[in-house]
Amino acid sequence: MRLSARSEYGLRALAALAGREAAEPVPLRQLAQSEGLSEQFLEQIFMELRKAGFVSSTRGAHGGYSLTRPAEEILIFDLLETLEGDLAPYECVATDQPECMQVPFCVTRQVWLKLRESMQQAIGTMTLAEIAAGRTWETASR
Amino acid sequence: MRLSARSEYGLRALAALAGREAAEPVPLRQLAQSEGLSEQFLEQIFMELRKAGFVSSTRGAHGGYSLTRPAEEILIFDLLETLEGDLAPYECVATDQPECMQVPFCVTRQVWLKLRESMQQAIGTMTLAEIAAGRTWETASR
DNA sequence: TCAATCATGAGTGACTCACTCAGGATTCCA
DNA sequence: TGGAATCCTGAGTGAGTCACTCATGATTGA
Ligand code: FES
Ligand code: FES
Repeated sequence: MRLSARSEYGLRALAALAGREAAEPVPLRQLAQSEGLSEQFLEQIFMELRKAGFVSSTRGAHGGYSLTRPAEEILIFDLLETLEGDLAPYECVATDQPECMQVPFCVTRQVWLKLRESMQQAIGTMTLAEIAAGRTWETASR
Repeated sequence: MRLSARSEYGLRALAALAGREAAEPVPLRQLAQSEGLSEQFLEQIFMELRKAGFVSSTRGAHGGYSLTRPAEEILIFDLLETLEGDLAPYECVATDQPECMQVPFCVTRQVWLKLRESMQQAIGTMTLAEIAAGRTWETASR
């Protein structure tokens, strides 16, 4: 029951990207170095993020990545769904799953559903801007 | 971000066990067959549950497993912690973890904390009796 | 033209998961 | 007293996943 390193790296790097208010695109190398991450691995991650529409890239010298929307409009929930795949604690309750045949008899489904729902609520309103600024700190730490 | 089959099998089998009100211990074979699970694998799981104090075993002919407490007093949260290990979305916020060195600068910790907290709340009051009876069905499914 | 950057795909070693296999120990009952 | 039923223990294994690395190509700006 752990999130992958992809998710951590992705969130970190995006937060760093959001931190730079510049309109200029930021090269991946800078993000990787400032966060101490593998450049090549981060590249993979940013490809996903680009395909999902969170960042755009400009090639060539002075190229790099930039956010396509202001950080205030990017939900952590959406990011994690992209980075991590469906945020479901069990296959049976994944959103892309056909209705499970065991539904009528199943005692565990209610547990998975409740877990999923609570996770969605927890990060459904958190934005990239918030975590970049660290502002939800107090409320998040109970 | 998936729970393991151990958790599913464990919950299922325990719910089945709770379903039989008999004072007699129930042999593992019956539980495994009624739920369609591998007997040997379920055995491993029940060893853990025994060591964690949720069930007790009686050996020999007419032996089997029984709950040590009424199902109403067994929290799903505790079961999942036993079956799944620490219910933390990231190592850094596992309870057995020493305080993470990056805490002061870390932008992701708040996300992990919020996720963990919400999961705990979601299943912190669910009991084995409830899921065995399927009574939380309506509330769990939104 | 060349350096900086993104783009793409294949490969890999370590690890985990969901089991199986093999055999032993304890207890009840005929 | 013997054997059947059950729990107990530990080792092994094939498939899959994870967190990367490697190699190479494409695009752009100076
Ligand atoms: S496994 Fe799908 S309903 Fe329980
Ligand atoms: S990784 Fe531990 S505080 Fe962020």
